[in-house]
Amino acid sequence: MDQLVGAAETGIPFSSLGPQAHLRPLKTMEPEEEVEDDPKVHLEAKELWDQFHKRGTEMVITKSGRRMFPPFKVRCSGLDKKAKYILLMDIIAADDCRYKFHNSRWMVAGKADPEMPKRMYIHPDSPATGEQWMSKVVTFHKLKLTNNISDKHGFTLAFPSDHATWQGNYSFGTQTILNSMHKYQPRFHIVRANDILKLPYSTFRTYLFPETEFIAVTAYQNDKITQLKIDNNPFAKGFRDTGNGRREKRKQLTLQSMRVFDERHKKENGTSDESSSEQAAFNCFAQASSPAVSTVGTSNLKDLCPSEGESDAEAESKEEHGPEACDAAKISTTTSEEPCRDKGSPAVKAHLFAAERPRDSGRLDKASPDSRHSPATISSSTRGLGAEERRSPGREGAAPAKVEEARALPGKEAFAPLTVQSDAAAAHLAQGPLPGLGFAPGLAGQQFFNGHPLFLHPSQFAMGAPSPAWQPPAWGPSWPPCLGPPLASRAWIPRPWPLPRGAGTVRGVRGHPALPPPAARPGLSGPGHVPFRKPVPLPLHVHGRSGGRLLCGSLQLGAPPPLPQSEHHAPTAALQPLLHPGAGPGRQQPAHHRPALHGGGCGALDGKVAALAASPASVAVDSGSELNSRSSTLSSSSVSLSPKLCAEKEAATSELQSIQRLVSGLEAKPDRSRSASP
DNA sequence: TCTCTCACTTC
DNA sequence: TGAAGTGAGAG
Repeated sequence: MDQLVGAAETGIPFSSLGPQAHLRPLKTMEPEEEVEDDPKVHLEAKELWDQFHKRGTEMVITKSGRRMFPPFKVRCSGLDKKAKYILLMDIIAADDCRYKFHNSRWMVAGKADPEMPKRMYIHPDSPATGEQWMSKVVTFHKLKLTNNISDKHGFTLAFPSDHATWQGNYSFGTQTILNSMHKYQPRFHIVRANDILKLPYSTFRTYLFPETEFIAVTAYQNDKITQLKIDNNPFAKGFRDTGNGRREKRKQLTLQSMRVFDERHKKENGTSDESSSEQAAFNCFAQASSPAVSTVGTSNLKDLCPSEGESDAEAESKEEHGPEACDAAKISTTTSEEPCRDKGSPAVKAHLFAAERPRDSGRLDKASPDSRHSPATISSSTRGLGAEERRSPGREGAAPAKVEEARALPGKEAFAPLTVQSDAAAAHLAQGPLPGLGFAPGLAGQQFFNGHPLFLHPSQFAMGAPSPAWQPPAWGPSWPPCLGPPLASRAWIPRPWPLPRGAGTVRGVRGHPALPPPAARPGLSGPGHVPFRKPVPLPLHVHGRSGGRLLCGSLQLGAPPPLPQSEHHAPTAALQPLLHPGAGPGRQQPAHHRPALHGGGCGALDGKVAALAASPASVAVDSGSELNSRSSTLSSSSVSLSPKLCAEKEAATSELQSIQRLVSGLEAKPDRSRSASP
C-alpha cells in the first residue's frame, strides 16, 4: 500500500501497480486530528472502469470542456463523522510520453509536450463532515477536461515546496487542462480541513485507481472505446444501435431504400408495373412530408454495403465465440481483439491489421457502427427492426409487406426523400445522363446519382445480395480468428502501456501499406463507389436546423423552382427541401441554381418544370395529399407541363399560359400565397 | 489532429 | 422548456 502511494509521488509507473482500491494515504503533515480517522476509498463502477481500461480508456477533451466518462465516483469510509473534510481530485500525467494510436493500439510517439497548468477540482460539497461524505457516493462528474490553456476558471493557491502532494501554484476550477494524446491518472484526495484556504497546510490523503488511467484525445481513436461510451453513457443513447436513436433511424431509412430498390429491380425485370414503382415513390415521399427526416448520409451507404455488414457480422460472430465473449455482459455490442494474444507472428499481425476498421477512411471504408452487432446482439437488442433485417438490409426480395412495414413507421423515422431521389434517378439511369429532362448536369450527377445509395454503380447493386462466394478481404473489416484462451479480466490489463497488440481496435489506417486500394474491394469496386467517397447529404432534411451544412451538398443537386425565400412557409416546407435542395431557412440559393420558372414558351419553364414533372419526385409530390394547396398546385403544374405537352405546344398553349400566369402570380404575391396556405 | 456544427439525449 | 452533454461527421 505504501508502495502504491509512493509510486504516485515518485513517478513509478502506475502500470507496475496492481489493482488497488484502498490505499493508505500519503501524509504530508501531522494532522491536527481530534479523532483518528482511517479513511478508505472505494471506486464506484469499477467494473465499468475496468472495461474501459483494458481497452485503453480515452477521454475526449474539448475547448469548452468535456466530462469524464465513466464518471469518477468514490465511496468513502473511515472518516471522522464530525470532522470536516475537503474532497478533491486532480489529474496528473501518468508518464512523460506522447502517444499515438497506430495499428489499433496506443504507442509511444515521443516525449510529452510541456505540462499544462496544474489544476484541481474541489468537490462542490466541500467542506462537509465525514458523516456527510460517507453517506453518499462522492461523484466528480462535473469535472471537465479541456485542452484550452487560456481557460480561466477558479482561483490559485500556492502550496509550499515541501508539500508532499502539491508544490507551487495550483488553480482550482471545474476544468482540468490536459494535453491531447497524453496519458493521465486521476487522483482523489481527502483533506481534513474546514476551509479551502487551509489546503496548502493540511494533510492530504491521496488515492489512486489505476483503472481510471486514460489518454486524453480530441477525437476518439479506438472504436471500442467509442462503442463502450455509447453503450454506457446515457447522453449518447442516441447513437446506440438499439432504440430509436439516430442510428436506428438511419438503419430504417436504409432498409426502406433497399426495399424501394427491390421494387425497382422487379419493375425493371418486368415483374412490377410502373404504377407500383410510382406507388413506392409516393409512399416514400409521403413520408418525406412528415417532419424531421433524419440526416442521411454515409451511413446509408455503409449500411447498404453488405461487404461491410456481412464481414462485420461474421467477424463479430467469431469474436462472440472468442475469449472475450465472456466479457460481453453489458457491452455485447463492443468488439475486442484482445482474445488474440499471439501477436508475434507476421501472419497474426496481418490478421490483426485486417481486423482494423479504418476510422478516417471509414467515411467510405469503415463499417457503420450500425453493423457492429454480433448476431447475438442483433437478436437481443433489436427493438424497431427484426434481426433478419438488420443482418441483411440488402437481401433479395424485399417483400411489399416489408414496404408496408416501413410505411407504418412513424413519420419521424420514415425516410422518403431517399426513395424519391432513387426513383428519379433510377428511372432515368438507363437512359444515360437524363436526356431531355431538363436536369442540370449537376442535378443528374450529384443529386440523383452522387448522394444516393440506390444510384450505385451497377457493381454496387450487387451489394444488396452479395455473392455467397464472397469472403471478407484480408484487409477488410473482418476479425481475426481467436488465437488464445479467454482473458482474465484484470490479469490481462495491459501494463505498461501501450496496449498489447490487438488490444483495442481499429483506428484509421489511412495510407497503411497493407491496405489495398478501395477498388480491390468487392462490392465497391469500379466507379460506382466513387460518388460515395464524398457522401452528399440527402436534401430532404425537412425540419433540421441545418439549413446550412446539411443541405450544403445539395446546392449542386437540383434546380429548385424560383420560389422566393418568403415562400418557405410551413406546409410547403416539406416540399421545399426537395424543390430547393440547398435552400434552408434564410438560405439563398445561388443564382445559377435558380432557374427561371416563368421563362417564355417551352424554354426555361418547359425545361425545368418538365424536368420536375417527369421526375417521379414530382409525381410523388403531386400525389402527396399531405402537401398544401400551393405545393399541389406547383406540382400539378409540373405534371401538366411534361415534355410531351411541350411537343404539342400549340395544343397546350392556353394551359401553359395559364400556368405561367399562375407562377407569375405566385412570385408577385408570395404573401398572399402564404396566407392562403393552411 | 483539431474544431465546429449537428441531431440527439438527459436532466 | 431549455440548458447541457453526447458522438458523428465535415472541414
